[in-house]
Amino acid sequence: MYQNWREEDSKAAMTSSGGYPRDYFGTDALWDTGSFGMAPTSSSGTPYVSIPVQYPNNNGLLYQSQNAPWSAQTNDGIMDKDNYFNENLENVVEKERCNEMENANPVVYADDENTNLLEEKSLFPAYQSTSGSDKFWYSNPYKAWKDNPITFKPTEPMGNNMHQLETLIPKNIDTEELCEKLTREIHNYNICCQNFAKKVLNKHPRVLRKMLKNPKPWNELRTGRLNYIRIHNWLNLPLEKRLGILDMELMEWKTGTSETGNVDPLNASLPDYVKLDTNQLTELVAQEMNTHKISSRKFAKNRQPIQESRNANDEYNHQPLQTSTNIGSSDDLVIPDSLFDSSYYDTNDYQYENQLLHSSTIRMYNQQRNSDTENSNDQYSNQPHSSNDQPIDPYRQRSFQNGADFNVNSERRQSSHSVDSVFNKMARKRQTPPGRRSPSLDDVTYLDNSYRKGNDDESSQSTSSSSADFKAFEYYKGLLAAPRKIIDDAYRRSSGFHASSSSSDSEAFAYYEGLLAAPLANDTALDTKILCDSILQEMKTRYISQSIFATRVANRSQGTLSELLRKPKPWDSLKSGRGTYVRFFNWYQLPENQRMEIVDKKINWPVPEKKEVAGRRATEAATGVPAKKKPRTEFHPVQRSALQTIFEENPKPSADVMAHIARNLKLDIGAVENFFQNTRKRTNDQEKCKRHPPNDYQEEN
DNA sequence: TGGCAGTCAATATG
DNA sequence: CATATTGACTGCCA
Repeated sequence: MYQNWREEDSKAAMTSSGGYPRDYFGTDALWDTGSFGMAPTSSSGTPYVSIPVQYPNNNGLLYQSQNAPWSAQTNDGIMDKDNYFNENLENVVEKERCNEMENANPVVYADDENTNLLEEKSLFPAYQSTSGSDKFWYSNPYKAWKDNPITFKPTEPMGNNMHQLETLIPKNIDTEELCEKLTREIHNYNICCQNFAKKVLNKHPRVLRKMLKNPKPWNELRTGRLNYIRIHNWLNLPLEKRLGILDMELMEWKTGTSETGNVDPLNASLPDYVKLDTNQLTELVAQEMNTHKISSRKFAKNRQPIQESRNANDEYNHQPLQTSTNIGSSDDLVIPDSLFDSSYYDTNDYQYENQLLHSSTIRMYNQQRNSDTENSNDQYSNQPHSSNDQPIDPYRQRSFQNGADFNVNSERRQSSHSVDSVFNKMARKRQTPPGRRSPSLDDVTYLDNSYRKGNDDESSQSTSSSSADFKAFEYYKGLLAAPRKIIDDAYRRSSGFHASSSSSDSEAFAYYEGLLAAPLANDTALDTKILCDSILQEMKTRYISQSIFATRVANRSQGTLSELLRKPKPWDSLKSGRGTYVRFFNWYQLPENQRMEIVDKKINWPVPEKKEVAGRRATEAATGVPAKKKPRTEFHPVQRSALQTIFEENPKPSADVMAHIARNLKLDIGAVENFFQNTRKRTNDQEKCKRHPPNDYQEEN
């Protein structure tokens, strides 16, 4: 019934503000291609789906905002674009643009002539549109890289990237051209075919070879399209993402004969213009060894020059990430900045940068996150934690209470936890029990499995970079556990952040609150579906109850959390509710120890300031009488089904009609109003949930 | 004033 | 006991 209503009325609803739903597909919805899945229906009416680019270190959860968000997908196929825009003048331009996109050549390759557009290089979103200033797509990342090399460590398990490679489905691929391009790529940059096949396609190299040799025409392909899609998407990724997927470093990538593929961070020598305060260092080390009961013998055995880790400016952003503390803004958090004589520090020195093998991607990520914390508030208007007396807007850089400047605190820690987080994430992934390889959206699990499988396979072959990786990981992991403490302690010392008072819990609380409430960079979008799935998974494996997660992390009630997690709305259909998902994300990407500490039942965190019903509280204050909530109406089954039936006929009855209904059903008018309001909303929400991108084509051979 | 987003939180369900 | 559902509310917006 409702379906019927929907079809009949949708047209009117689109254009009249009185119709319901006024915004049936969401104001920001774009029609989808009719060919989102594996089997495009026709070439008409299907604008090209843009390619999302994820920021580094995003765990597959972040997308660049783009012109045609996947969330615009409808499940059942083609949205009627003309109807959608129907005389709607505001949208004429948009329509124009989309038409243009439809006609766009889906594959646009790098173009040498346009390398001058490359300033922003891989930071630039790789969305594709034929109109507008679309720099990335007309740029040549290799050229850019040659001009301006950076060195990366692989920072992400490939699993994340696998997902990324499948997220966007081009409508059509010239497979021949694609293969040609890839062949060139492989040849020019000495990419190991085996590696590529494994990491990008998760296939045997033979499959890749076959493909490259005899590309099948796109329209003759069915399941085999996935391989081409992955290649296509990989080719269109920013350089560092590609490298991350291949687990390559730029140096390897460049020549295949470069000095060192992987540089051991412990063995990496300091640039000679960096000076260590050896006294302080020794002291810290001693302290650290003491704290962690590290025997001198053990320490000595691994004795190596310690890799410094100043968070250098990189070419993506010539702004230092941290400026306000002298604790060190390191990603790697090994040594506080205070140990360095900063006058020796030359931020523009490439040599120096090349020492920084750690997670340049992470730096970028943090820069993005930090760079716009001031003006990203509008994105999340309705935030918790703003009580009347002590306003704390988590989305604004503002000091927390209790003397310490938590701005600095949370900001710098935020950067410092990132590396840890990556490693911890790797750990988690590897520890995650195998199992349900559902073809659904449980990407994390799925990817995890494929990753692990990859390792197993490769370990029998001597070329394995992954197993080396794993060792490295274990190695780093141990390394990273300690340094955080150094930093934290150093921070406490230098900032007057003493845990001496009895309020250490609330300080820690404020600290975590700062982390959880940290805003996302502008234009960053979350894949709420994957996020929520991941979190659900995490909660399950860790036995985290919803209620504790709700209060500690989400700062919402259990019921709300349950619904948010299980029925996430697509990012771009969210309004003020984004903040909650940001909190989820912030929690999810914290290092394991912090993540778990937050939800530790044994710790008695201070009860967070309940944002809730501020208005009611205000009313209470004004009248002195506690505002009472109307007790829940228990609808009789008869009443409920009557309401349901009426709703299906007419989801939005006028006040008169509702009064009439109320009288007939012997119900409170308010209850009837609520019923319609709630049902409308929930019906709508359901529709929105369905717009999550289908992701069920990963099974194929 | 009416509608919707985001929630709370009582209560049903598992 | 944990999670899911859903009536009631507040804040915003037009």
